Amino acid sequence: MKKVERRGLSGDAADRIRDAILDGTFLPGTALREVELAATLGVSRGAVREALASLEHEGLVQSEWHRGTRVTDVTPEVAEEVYTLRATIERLASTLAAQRATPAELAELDDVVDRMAIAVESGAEAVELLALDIEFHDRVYRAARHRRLCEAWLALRSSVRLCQLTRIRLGRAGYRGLVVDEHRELVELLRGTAEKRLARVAEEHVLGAMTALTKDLAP
Amino acid sequence: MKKVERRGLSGDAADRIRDAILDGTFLPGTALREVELAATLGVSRGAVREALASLEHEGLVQSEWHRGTRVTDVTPEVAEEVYTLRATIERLASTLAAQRATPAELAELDDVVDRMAIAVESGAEAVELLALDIEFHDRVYRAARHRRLCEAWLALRSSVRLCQLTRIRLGRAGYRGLVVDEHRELVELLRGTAEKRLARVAEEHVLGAMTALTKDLAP
DNA sequence: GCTCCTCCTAATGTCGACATTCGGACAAGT
DNA sequence: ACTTGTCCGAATGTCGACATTAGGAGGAGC
Repeated sequence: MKKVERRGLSGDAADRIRDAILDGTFLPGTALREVELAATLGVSRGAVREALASLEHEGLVQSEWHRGTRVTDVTPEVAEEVYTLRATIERLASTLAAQRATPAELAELDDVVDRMAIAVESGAEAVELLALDIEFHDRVYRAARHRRLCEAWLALRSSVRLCQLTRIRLGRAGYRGLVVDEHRELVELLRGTAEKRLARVAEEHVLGAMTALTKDLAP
Repeated sequence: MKKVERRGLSGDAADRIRDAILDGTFLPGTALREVELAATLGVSRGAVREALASLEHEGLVQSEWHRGTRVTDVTPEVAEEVYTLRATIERLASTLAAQRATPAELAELDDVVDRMAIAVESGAEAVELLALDIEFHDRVYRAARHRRLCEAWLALRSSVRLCQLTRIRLGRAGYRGLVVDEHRELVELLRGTAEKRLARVAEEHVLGAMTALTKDLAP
């Protein structure tokens, strides 16, 4: 069984605010006032403060001394930073996962890819595909058994999601065709022993997404 | 001129506590009670809370729900995690720095290495060498011009320092001889255009330090 | 002797009030 | 016209009091 996670109000608050940002309820540049959020969420300012600190750590918002916190804007620079950093850590994650993943974990990865395939065929929303994409990589990181690496991923994950959502909103959702095959290949490589190839593919898998997005973001 | 940094009490508090941990004032496993620290530092519990959250983010302490926060123990596992992750991001940092560093920044790196050489010759304390080592890498990351990468380094830096300090305390300070040459080589590679070699050397520079430490930590 | 239950204590989690800081508006001086 | 100084509103930074929780000591039941 999985451990029950005990969190405080600030954790819940962070989730709500994060969702609102990813929803598009809070557009980039929006000022997130502590008192306002505290009133809306029905918690104290302290909890909101902690939540905002978490989100800043995730790169979703930025705060300045005595000037409040605003939702981060997705510029080409941000996208490049997020994806280059992600590509780098994904390289380590996949290498470790290949060494340490149990057969059960690999099977679960297969399962996620299958669900992706079904989603693509049945013409599901892009957002659903995105969730599966994230889940896939979550599992890879978990299989790597590297606490700090997982934390690094958690710190990046929301930004990755925001970048991908931005891309979807821009209409260029053209990754439907590739997504299944790319992930399928990753699982196969994780299963095998071709370490070098895996590291390269894992890195390129991420960098490919980056170039697609930065191209879209550039005017 | 450099921007004046405006921070609150929690920033100062975090610095004090961090120093105390790196000093050895708070040994691994020590419980850090909020009220106690608040009284000692002369600030409110809120500020201490924020400070501890920062330190947790840096990996120096760990906290559990309603059970307080304790200083992280430096186990071989922790050392391995810290150094593998560091090696990975250092790879990206050095590649970027090679592309983006200005001549002035490269000259400053030379300067740091020179100071290292002087410190080694004059038989300075290991702790001083360590500070220069950290400063060197700080500058490399800054030269990479990648905000998120810098943040990832800041999150790791204290842990790196803690690991190195642990090593010094164990008596195996044998890196005096290598430290200058290794960094000298890194600067030369940053200056040149041999990207692949640079990435490899930068990674090995870190992984070498890791194997040395994990060997020491293992009983 | 073992388990389970109940209390108790010491710590963290949460809250709203007060202090500080920022940026802009407005007026005075050069 | 431009700069400089002052004030003001609104937000964050800081604080100590109160609520909640975890874990242990102690006793009752079996």
